[in-house]
Amino acid sequence: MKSEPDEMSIDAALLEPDHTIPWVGVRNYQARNFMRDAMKQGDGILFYHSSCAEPGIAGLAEVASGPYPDPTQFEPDSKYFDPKATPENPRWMLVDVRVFKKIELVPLAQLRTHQELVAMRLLQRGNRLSITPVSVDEWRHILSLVKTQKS
DNA sequence: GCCAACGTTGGC
DNA sequence: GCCAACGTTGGC
Repeated sequence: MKSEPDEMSIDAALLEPDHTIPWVGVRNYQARNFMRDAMKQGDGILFYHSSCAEPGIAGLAEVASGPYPDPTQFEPDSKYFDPKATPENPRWMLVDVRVFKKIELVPLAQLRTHQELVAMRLLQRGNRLSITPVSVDEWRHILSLVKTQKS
């Protein structure tokens, strides 16, 4: 899951109660559908910093709730306000994300050097989706990179 | 700031 | 339903 650190960084998330944040602001149907339909409580998440000096994976997290309506869609003063959404007919759903580990940044440039990750959706040419699936093999490979870095 | 790539909008 | 125009994302 991508987050712009100016909006919500791994450090900011760790300051929240229970290290948990509602993943507000997604306004793309594919990304919404992943949260609404595919992600289950307890699923692992790679917390990715995007649109910043050094993009990359900054932490490990997990899905900490089932899907529920993004409250910001109903808030007229929010930049995420959606006039077509109503509490009776919400358009945008989200999940809570609980960060359980900050890691030494695994930079995007490094991810791109790994043959094991060439098929990773995040790394595909032209990918702009802020939420993309990670295969079990990709997950394991990335976790092994984290360990290597820490030693 | 540039720009490739993709998503959304809206006229027809 | 098509598709041109426009807006957004996000690495560089």
